[in-house]
Amino acid sequence: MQIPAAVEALSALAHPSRLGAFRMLIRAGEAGVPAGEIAREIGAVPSTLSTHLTILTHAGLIRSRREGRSIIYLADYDGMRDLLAFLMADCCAGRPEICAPLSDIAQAAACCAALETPCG
Amino acid sequence: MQIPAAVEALSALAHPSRLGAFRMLIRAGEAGVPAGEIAREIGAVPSTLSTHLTILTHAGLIRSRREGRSIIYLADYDGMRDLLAFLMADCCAGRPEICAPLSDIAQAAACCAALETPCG
DNA sequence: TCGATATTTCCACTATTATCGAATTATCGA
DNA sequence: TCGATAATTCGATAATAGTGGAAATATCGA
Repeated sequence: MQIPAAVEALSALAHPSRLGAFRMLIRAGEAGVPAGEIAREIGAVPSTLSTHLTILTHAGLIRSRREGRSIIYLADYDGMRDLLAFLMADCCAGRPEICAPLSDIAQAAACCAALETPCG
Repeated sequence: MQIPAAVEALSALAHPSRLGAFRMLIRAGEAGVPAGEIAREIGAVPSTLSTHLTILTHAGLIRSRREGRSIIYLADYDGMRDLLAFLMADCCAGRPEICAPLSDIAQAAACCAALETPCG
């Protein structure tokens, strides 16, 4: 991931409604959430929410599929992983000795338990 | 970290000059970088850069100390860790089965090698 | 086909953010 | 104390982003 793409992704998340929508979709998983339900939860009018969802989509953070009259949005985990990797790269690679605290994040998030090839 | 603080941090990073400055400071470590040198590297006039550094400071992502006539800026690793933890929390806690890819980030970033209490 | 539902696109308006020159503040060395 | 250097604050302007109503598009069930 390059700086422009990272800036686009960060900008997409840098809005209360969009961050809220994105977190909702992360939690929802593959099932996704229809646009209307997101709008209701977030408290946004349909047209505004649609704009927000477009921004998140262009940033590579969410995707969508049509299901009947609804359009189901889902988190794009690959896009999110790319962004996190980009943000973590300099911390860990550039200054390895300040990386330990970041590992705690992975632990706190129960990440290591899911590792196929455990650390070390 | 709450949504408003996360949005502030994300907004702070969602600008090419600010993201560039922040990454420079992450790499520079405790030594930090004087404002003027950041401006030169980023290619920004002093007043504009100063505005950017203020935004990053308010977001809790960098700090500064005066050294003679220079003001030395440094990354605030705690602030960055809080932001990353916030972004990762939903991915890992809410949907543990999609967390494995995120662990790869920690590995790719050589994080696990630095762990005092290795995963598992 | 028609009416209802779900969502997007378009458009105008408002609000926020970005930029940079000029003036100001702080520090240093002579 | 003075001139030079480093940086910030101020203020005006330019650029971008956010918002929501109205119209358009797509789908469904009758």
